[in-house]
Amino acid sequence: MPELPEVETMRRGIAALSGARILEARFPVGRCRPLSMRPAPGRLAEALGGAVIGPVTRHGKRVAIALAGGGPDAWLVIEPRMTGLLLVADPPTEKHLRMELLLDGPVRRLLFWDQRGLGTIRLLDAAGLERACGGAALGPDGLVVTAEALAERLGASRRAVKVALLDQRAVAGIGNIYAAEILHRAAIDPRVPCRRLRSDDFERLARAARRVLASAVDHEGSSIGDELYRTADNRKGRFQRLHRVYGRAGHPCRRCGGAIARIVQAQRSTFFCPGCQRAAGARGLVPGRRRA
DNA sequence: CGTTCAACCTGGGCGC
DNA sequence: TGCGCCCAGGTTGAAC
Repeated sequence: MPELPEVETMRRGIAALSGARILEARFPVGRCRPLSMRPAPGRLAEALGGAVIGPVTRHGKRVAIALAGGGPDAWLVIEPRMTGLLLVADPPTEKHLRMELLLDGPVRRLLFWDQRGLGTIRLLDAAGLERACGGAALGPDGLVVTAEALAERLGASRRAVKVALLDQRAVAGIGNIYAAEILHRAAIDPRVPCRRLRSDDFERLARAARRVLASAVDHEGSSIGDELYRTADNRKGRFQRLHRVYGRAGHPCRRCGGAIARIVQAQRSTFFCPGCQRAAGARGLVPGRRRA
């Protein structure tokens, strides 16, 4: 579910909790897969109880909640993955509530709810935070990525540009929805190998990434159909209304009127407009063409 | 180096 | 009503 815009919206929705003390941390029994929580829930609850919430930051698709109060520096790092939500409002169901933090501030509790349970909760020290969210793990944030950074990190790659944009080490925060929307705005064929892109393609790509992601943040992310994503105070995002290609296979392109296509790349759906997104793609993608 | 597959999970929608 | 299958916003590791 959440990509950069949704995770940033969650971050903003809980940023005001800074300064609140955690009175108690609860991890409902039986809903904690061993791999998704580190350390184990018991130790997690022990470490969180009594801590004071500090600044809340975002690193790609991860939220880091700084913890103060006595002990050494620590961060609670939450990765929502497909269906995770950080909520101050009531959860959709009690069933998939994974973590409940009771607070002493005006907001009484912070929840992590996750239907599919793929999300992760980790308590990290400074070294762990660097390992999980530092420059070796994550590329530049999608909101501020530059053409130079993209060209440097992807320029030599043979991978299709859509697949490469999902690589968090290249650029952080882009997922399946926004990769499609960004490439449409940049008018680049998702199948083009990165190495075939020229500097003006990288310029359009970086500008499209910044603009699409910033606009999606302004609209509080995308809540598609009856999907689960909500803001921390349980409102739907509004960016889905502005999608140009994602989820629109067979529908007319809002720019050229041609039919939006759906293909599969790296086992995931890619939506694009074959009419608008071929300027760069035409080079080297002629059917039947072999290397000389 | 790059791709493919499976795995981790739940749940909605579809055809039969 | 039920069953089997496919799909879904993500990430990781193994195999080729």
